[in-house]
Amino acid sequence: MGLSLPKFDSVFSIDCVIFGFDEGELKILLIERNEEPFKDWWALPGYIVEQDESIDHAAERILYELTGLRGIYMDQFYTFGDVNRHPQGRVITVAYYAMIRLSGTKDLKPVSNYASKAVWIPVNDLPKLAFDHEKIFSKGFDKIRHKISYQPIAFELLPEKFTLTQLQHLYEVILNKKLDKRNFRKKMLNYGILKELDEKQKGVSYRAAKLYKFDKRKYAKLFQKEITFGK
Amino acid sequence: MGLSLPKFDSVFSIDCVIFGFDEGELKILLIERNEEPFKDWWALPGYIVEQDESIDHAAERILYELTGLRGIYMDQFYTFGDVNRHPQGRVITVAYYAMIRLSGTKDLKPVSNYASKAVWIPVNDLPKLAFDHEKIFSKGFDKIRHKISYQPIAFELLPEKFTLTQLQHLYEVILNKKLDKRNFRKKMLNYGILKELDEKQKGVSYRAAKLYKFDKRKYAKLFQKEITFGK
DNA sequence: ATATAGTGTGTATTTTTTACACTAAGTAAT
DNA sequence: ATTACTTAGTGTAAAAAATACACACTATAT
Repeated sequence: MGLSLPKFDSVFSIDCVIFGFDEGELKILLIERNEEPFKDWWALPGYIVEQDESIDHAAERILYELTGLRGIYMDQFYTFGDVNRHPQGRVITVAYYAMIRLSGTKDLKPVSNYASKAVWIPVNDLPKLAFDHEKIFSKGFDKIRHKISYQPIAFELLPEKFTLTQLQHLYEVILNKKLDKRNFRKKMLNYGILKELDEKQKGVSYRAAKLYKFDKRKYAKLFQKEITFGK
Repeated sequence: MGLSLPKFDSVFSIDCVIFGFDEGELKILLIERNEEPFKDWWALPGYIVEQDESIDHAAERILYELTGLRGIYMDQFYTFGDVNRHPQGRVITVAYYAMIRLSGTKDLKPVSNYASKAVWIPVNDLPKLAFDHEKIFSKGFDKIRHKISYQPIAFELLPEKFTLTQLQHLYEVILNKKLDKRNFRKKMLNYGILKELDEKQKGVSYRAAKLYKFDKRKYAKLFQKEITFGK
């Protein structure tokens, strides 16, 4: 594979691990590659950084070009720099992650033709991926798992209005662990970053649950406390 | 500055933030640059990654060449990729950090001549640094401050045998906060990762304190618990 | 009316965190 | 040897946080 491809020297690239939560499942965004090497393989959305753009900007642009998703704010989490990660030359890739709510965003359409399609795939059901993308995904997953345990970032994945049960399920999926309902609720409500709404869930064939909203202002305060080591 | 210097396209580099603890002060390792741009400025040890070496390997090699320190294990913490961070061209740098004990290692001697010298400088007394190295240092400092609050990594900075008071001082310096002696001791000893020795401190002009050693095996166990979110 | 499926709630126990001050031990000077 | 000095070393009570645990309620569907 790739033997007849042109060689190049050193390239920076970006790869994105974009998490979404849908139908009780944690998913990530994958593209089907439309270019050698690994043509027709599944891969993380990723491409080469231009000469004159910052890597943060490149991340946003590349995600847009490959998936049609615009203005997604991502955080960098690790840089992969093994010598032979790309068959055509030296590619060091900076990996970014984001957690987004994928309610209205069913319309994934690659804008460039490096990708033939972009889809959401459950993390528990991933296909084989191009390059070292499995390693990248796995480190990204570790990252959010770690992060969620000291910052309540899970809201970014939920719709604007959500039930406590949905929130709990999300934690359970990310932490891969059952949580106790009463303790979970007590803890979450105690943080004081949830606003109870007057609305209820609709369209369920059982007792409808209360809806909650995430209170950004209070969250910002809590967030500052992140690092704690008492007196 | 740098106007008459050659231009290049894209380069990967490594920069290292190496922490040490000495005489009650937290220090980092700086070099004096012996090359344009920023010749004669203070800078973090850093240089260009070779075509055929992994970035982890590059980090180790570069640190050795610039400071004479060998086989220091470092962790990557962030990649800086703004367009204009280097006057001569596009340089994306992967920043690494390490915490080391600097007892016997007073003999810093650059091996390459990119650096004219390498010295330990207290973090509270840093000079102006080349490039965006102040930003890099500051992010590295944030990193260890965060890390120390969930992993007892402070031992790496102390001599093999240390007193509890020394350990506490180190925490205080990193967290920039006074800690309560009794509570600190209780907590540390409860972790069960310290081994009390039969020795005492020597050469002090007051009551000598007991010496402790760090128990690597027990530490490894504790470390696994890192992520916690109860039932 | 009844079955079903998920919602919503309280308390007792244990563990962890916090606040707080004095005596003990060794050294140095006289 | 006495004294002054400096740091080591220790315990307890109170508050806060984490854990374990089970049943009645409510909306819908039939």
